[in-house]
Amino acid sequence: MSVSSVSVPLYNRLTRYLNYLKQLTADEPVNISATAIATALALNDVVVRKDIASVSDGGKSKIGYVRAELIADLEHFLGHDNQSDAALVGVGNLGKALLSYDNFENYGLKIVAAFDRNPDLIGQSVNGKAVVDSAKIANLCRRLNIHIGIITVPNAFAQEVCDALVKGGVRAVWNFAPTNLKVPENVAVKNEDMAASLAILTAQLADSLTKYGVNEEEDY
Amino acid sequence: MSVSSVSVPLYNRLTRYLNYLKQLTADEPVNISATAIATALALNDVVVRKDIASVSDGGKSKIGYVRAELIADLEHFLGHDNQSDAALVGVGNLGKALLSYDNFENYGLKIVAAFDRNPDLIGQSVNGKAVVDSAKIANLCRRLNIHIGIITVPNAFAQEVCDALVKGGVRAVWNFAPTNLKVPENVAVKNEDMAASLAILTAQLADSLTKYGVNEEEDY
DNA sequence: CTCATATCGGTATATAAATATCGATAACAG
DNA sequence: CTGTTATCGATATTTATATACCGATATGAG
Repeated sequence: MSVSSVSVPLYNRLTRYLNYLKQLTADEPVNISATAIATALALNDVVVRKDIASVSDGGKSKIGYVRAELIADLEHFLGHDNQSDAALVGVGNLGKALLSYDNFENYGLKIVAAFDRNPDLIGQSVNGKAVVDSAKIANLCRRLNIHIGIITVPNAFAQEVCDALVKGGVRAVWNFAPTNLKVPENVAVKNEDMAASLAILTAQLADSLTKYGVNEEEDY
Repeated sequence: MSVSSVSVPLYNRLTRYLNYLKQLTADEPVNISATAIATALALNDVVVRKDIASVSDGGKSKIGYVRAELIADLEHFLGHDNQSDAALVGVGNLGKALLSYDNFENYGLKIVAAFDRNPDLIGQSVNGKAVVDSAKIANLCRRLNIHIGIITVPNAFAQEVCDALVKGGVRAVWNFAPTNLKVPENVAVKNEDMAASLAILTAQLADSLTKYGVNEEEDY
């Protein structure tokens, strides 16, 4: 791993805290304790307190944290308040799904360019974003000063697409293809490994089935 | 975590080994060493050997592992050879993308049912799979003996969908909604936390930009 | 047939993460 | 104004993970 690796579970938990806090309605108390968050999310309270300590400095005894401040601190730490432009390559089903998911903007990511090499797609637009010929990746990324690339092309083309993005000045790649991308030292890669997730899930399933059995007595 | 948790990084690495091994062409040697895999994937060779030891028992000194056997063992461990049926709920963009991604079948997952509550979608079919009214989730899952559920609905509906799936006998949930699902002890949940991934990526990006600067001198 | 070398597999150490323990503080009740 | 309780934050312990080390084994060269 070239760029400094940050703890994945930590980010997962921080995101969960943020989701939980945001979902609380306005009539809830202004303050919230680490213990409350911990029990709500089925976590250890010390973990929560330690995690929060790394992003915020509020925290008063007996009271807890000010909810609004905590949300702001989490959002800041997670980069949600600092939007960056991104380019997506590969306007297949997954690509379209990501292009259509405007919610990413709440997480600090704005997809401003879409590329594909299929002539039938070039010129069309998905969710208001025009699809441009993949040949122009490097050029356009550089012109638009884009530093984040999202790869949703088939495996076989992932590396060449990645190279084009890097050539265009991209410094962080979100890779949905199950490939091992080779990048220069100053480029970060985050693999979205669906296959691994799936394997974990099915392993847990198998485990659960052997442990608890298949047929639950349910009044159904 | 109710169901026994398995090490996420381990699964990630195993998936990477498998991808790498599969991508090797037929004219490569029959055997491969842990060291070779390690260097190819930029990992420590001991990690690779240890990981492999937990899924396979081949391994001869001086030779390495038999490639075909290793692939088979990895696939077996990752459950790719043991297909399970799954139901997907929420035929939006992401849902459609997953439904259209036939490649999951290579990973041991076959989506056999799709649900949505939108009347315009019900009755239509996506990639050969008919969309059924969400009201029938529990019933149909039980009839088809489905044990895996995939949730791609908006946040607000995730919990009720999850409850319906569990009522239908689902024992493993792949959750794409950024919510904290409450499930019985015998049900496994794998959250696909895109927001967390994004946060990690942008953090790495920020890190890289401060460390290496924005403007690389490139002959472009 | 013997020696050098590549590689495996087990044991040992180092690092990082999760969990437990404890004192300090601040609100509230009496 | 004093005692009780909830909560934070710091330190310590346990656990898990990653890395390093070393002997055993099998191949191929001389």
